[in-house]
Amino acid sequence: MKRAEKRRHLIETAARLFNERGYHAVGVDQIIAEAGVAKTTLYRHFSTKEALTAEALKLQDEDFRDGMRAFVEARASAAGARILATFDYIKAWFEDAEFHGCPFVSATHEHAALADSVSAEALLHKRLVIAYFEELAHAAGLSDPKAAAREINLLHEGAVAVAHVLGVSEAAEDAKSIARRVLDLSDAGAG
Amino acid sequence: MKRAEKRRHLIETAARLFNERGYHAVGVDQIIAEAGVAKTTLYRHFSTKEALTAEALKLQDEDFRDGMRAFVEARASAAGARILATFDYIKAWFEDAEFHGCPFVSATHEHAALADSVSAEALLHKRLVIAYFEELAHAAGLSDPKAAAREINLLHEGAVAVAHVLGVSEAAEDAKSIARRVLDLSDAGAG
DNA sequence: CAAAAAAGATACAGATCTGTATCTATAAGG
DNA sequence: CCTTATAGATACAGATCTGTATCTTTTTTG
Repeated sequence: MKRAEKRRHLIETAARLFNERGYHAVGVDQIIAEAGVAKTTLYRHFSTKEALTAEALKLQDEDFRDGMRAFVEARASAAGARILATFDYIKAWFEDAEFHGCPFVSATHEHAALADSVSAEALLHKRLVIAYFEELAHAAGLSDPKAAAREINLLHEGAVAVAHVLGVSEAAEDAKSIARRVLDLSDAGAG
Repeated sequence: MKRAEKRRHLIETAARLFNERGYHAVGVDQIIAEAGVAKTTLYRHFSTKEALTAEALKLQDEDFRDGMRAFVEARASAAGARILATFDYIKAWFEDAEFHGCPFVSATHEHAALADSVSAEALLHKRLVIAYFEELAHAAGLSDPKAAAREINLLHEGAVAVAHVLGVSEAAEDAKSIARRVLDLSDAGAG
């Protein structure tokens, strides 16, 4: 395994453990044990645990947004339908065994006391996701794309929290149903 | 301070610290220092930190639901209007300096690995809140109170997450706006 | 006032935490 | 092949974690 691969493997392992058990509950000893590397290696790649945590969020941000964009574009061509397809994307996420709620919401809670890179990464992620929704809303010809993007995001956040705490992936369908009724997608070819 | 007061003071102190910094990030030494009691006292009242955590959630569950019910009943008499008033309640919560996201969602994340009393308390809270929404939806004469309760809850959860991560209390107004449009409250006197 | 319960103070055990230091082994690249 | 960078193994420092033990002081209650 080359250096870059080892680095990425560490980030992915850390992200998985953080999601499963929480940021403070997982120690670097557990991360290196799961990843199968020496502690020296982890600290050569990342100066602190916080730096590794921020990288883990950054990777998940990219994976989530790229994954959603690809999923949505493959499933629907009309802009209005693409908005609704984002709810199918999170439903698939909820049904994945790796789903343990939103890593960015959790990170915000566990790192609230610090003005650190972790909370910053979480905030950036949310803004980028909302920007994507605004892009979709604009393409769908909605009259107020900014407001629509905020509403879509709010529905997503609600579905994630419900799916996480109550363990019901149907929350995505509830959110989609609300989106369909509340957003005027009629002149955008959605259904 | 009598025994019962000391116990409650410990629970309230623990709850505040957990919300501010996270469950695993706060140690019992910090709790007793803030509460101004000896460690012996804490462990005479609670067998473990987990037991104290569960009690902290239980207290917050009662405070939240009692507070919401009182707020809503004072603000609106029509059942439909009461549904909308729940969003004013969480908006006031968001604007409180003590707001740090939903303690129950955070607890679910930080205690996911355990089949413990903490996650159980979080799950119970969510079910009780949804039961209250169903009660309101039924009183408002909505055709499907169960579905309406799920939708109200989803909007609440979304608003909480948005307000927490993005720091915008206006999320409550967005959620209320969606609720107004998506729920048919016309024949219930809501506005 | 006297007996009993609770709280305070303090030290401690044993585990775990992040991060560093040291030294050996391996792999990559010119 | 040989130099150099990277990784592994291991021990450690110093702090912190939960929970217990011991003993004194205060408060409550009969």
